[in-house]
Amino acid sequence: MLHDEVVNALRTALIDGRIKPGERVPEKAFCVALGISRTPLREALKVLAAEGHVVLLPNRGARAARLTRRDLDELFEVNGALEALAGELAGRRITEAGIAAIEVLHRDMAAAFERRDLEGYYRGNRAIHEAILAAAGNQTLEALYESVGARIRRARFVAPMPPGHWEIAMLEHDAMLNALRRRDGVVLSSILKTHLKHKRDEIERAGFAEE
Amino acid sequence: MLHDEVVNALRTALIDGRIKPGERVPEKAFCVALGISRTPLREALKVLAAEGHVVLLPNRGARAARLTRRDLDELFEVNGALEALAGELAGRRITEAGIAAIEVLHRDMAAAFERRDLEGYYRGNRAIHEAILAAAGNQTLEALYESVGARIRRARFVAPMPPGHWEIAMLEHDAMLNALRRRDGVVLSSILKTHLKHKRDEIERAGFAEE
DNA sequence: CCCGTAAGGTTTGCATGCAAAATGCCGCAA
DNA sequence: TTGCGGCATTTTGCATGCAAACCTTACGGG
Repeated sequence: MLHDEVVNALRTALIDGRIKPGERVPEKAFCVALGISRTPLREALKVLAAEGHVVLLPNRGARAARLTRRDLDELFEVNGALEALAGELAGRRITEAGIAAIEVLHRDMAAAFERRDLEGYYRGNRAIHEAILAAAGNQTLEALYESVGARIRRARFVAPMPPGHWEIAMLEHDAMLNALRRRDGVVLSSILKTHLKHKRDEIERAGFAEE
Repeated sequence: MLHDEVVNALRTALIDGRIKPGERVPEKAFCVALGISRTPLREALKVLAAEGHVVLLPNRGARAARLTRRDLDELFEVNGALEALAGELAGRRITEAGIAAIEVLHRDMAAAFERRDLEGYYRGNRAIHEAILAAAGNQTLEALYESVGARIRRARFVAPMPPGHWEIAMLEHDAMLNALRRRDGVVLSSILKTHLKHKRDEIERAGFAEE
């Protein structure tokens, strides 16, 4: 399946910044880079445009989408609503096995926290959030969350976490796990909202790479 | 802009049921029907696949996506979360002009209700919901809502509204308008949730065209 | 010197062509 | 009659070709 691979390759390149916001995506150059012809590349660009990762200017090709502060605000608002819904649903639907799996992820993340491994912490953090989304038992929601998350991840942040915030985030995660154990979707939902709000404040303080 | 028009033409055909769920979408036939070549059609199909309106089977072409009851449940859950967020945001952000505009739509819809014009009522209903979404001042949210709504609209329902339900829906709309006037996003949000839940129950009772 | 403009090259948008995969059809045998 | 295998046709996936739109650059007029 050549076509899917092209979409994934480009999307990954866009998300982790190998193609920078605002940068042009000339067809020919990427064709030779990927060793394909223009047809599948163009199809991939159309899909990525529908996903919001690139913008297509008629007769002027594709550019990696610029992420304004406003876009980021909007994405965080939507992300919050999706995560809140996921929390609520997960509270109702998560299985014992699901809770156990998240407990494992939680311990891994806590271990990363203990050894001040920020990279590992972020990975674990994301894994837990995705596990909660999966536990919500709604694939449409999961796909949308993934899509919104991917757009957010395109924003690169410049400042490190201020002291104390990491600890707070960990405490919030402890609270999440407790709520999950009690299957309390309402509380889980509100913790997730708070958690995201803090992340949002973080970015507000840090400023992000664009602008 | 040929490409966009093809996407829109196909999407419309899918949403209002001219292309039925599960039906194949052979490239050649649609090329001659639309008077274009296969390239732009294929690009359009990829986009529609990304939007969830068609599914692409490798080497076996495109089919109009089937909407299972489960898909519908999932879409309603997501729709509810998006609408609830919109209600909350609209309460904070709507302008006087925005409220006035919705009051006009509301009166139109009420008039359709009075003359038992179900078609007109549905149109007005949808216009109000979209106006609330617009008033939320979040274009990302608006686009997602539109996308989810489009997928829901592909489900065709078979039974008419039971007596009394229409009246209840109207009362809920009155309550929405009141909440908006008071800029009470929390209440608006919860009314929207209830309203959608009733719509959902409706469909549960009616059964939908698939299956 | 600066601005407008026109020619050249480049890039995009769509059409077409070709090979591989899939579908359907027919005959054959159990 | 029913099930199976092989061939022809259709359909899909990608590459390529061609015309139109765009960008660059260089030239001439003001």
